[in-house]
Amino acid sequence: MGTPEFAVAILDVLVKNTNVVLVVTQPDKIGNRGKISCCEVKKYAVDKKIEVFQPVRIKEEYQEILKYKPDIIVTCAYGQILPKELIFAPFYKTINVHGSILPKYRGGAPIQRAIINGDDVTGITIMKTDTGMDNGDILYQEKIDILDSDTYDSLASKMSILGAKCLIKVLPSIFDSSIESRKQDSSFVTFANIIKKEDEIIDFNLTAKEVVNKIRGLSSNPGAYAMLDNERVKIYFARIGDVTSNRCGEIIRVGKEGIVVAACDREVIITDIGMPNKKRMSVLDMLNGYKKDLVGKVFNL
RNA sequence: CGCGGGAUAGAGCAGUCUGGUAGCUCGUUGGGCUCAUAACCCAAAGGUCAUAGGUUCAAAUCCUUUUCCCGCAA
Repeated sequence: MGTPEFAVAILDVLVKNTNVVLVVTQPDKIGNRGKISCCEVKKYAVDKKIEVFQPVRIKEEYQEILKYKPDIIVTCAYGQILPKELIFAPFYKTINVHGSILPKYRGGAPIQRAIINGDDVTGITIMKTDTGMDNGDILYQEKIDILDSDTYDSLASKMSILGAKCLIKVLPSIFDSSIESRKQDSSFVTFANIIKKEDEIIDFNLTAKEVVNKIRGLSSNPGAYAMLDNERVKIYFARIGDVTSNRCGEIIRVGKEGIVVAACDREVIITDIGMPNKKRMSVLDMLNGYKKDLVGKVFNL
């Protein structure tokens, strides 16, 4: 059971190593700009001709899943809380693949929060699913470094592969019951709340490091943004400059290196941008067609 | 049929209102200058103006069709 791109590699490894009888995922989104969009996991499942079930409310429709008599349920970023009648029904119960070193970053956006908070390491946890939010016993963990060049996209894709590797390592010992689990240390629990609209705006009154981390953690979807001339400009990638500056939000200069904006301590150099109604492009490309002078303008909240 | 923006050279854009030779900035290629260069100078290549139809002597431009892309709202 899973939904986004992150879960596809996990599903892929299951399909290749086990007998996947049913894929459960979130319902298709309807009416999005007149189109029906379905999630990455469903696309994969349809491509592999595996049965797909998309309950609107899993709490009410879980019995449909039990008809398939699963030996084990594996979840990964599914997006709904599972009822205990479902979690504990399979012989090997239910396990979850989570994108952090639990008990740190329980919740829906662990990868984004790790980057935004400036962590230099995160990882994958394979755990028993329990009735609470990511609070089950830990079966296996593996760490991964967060590089300065990582964005949410690049880190999620690496972690997705790592998650699949971890899962394959753990499955045999679950099936022969040799695996040991340990409880999460409740004194170290933190939460990674899902990204809300107000989390996406960039505050240039913070330090350059904080600004850049937010940009990286949200790139490329949904993307961090700042307001310029009352319009929403998305910023997909930026790096910390060497020069000290405290003119929070002001555009200092513009050139081949990028758009240079001041934070509260240093400059931030923007290199990938999305202008209003435009798609993502490099600043170099954007400046080629942009006629107005940007220097001196200020990004505000 | 949720609201709005868009499709013009490899990239980013102007031109559309007011129909009349296809433009700009970059990139690419060739040449020049230089101890040298990502710098500067010169030149060249590269577009069926998204699709289909209509109006017109003449359509990137005006009218209608279809497709695709993007932002917002959900």
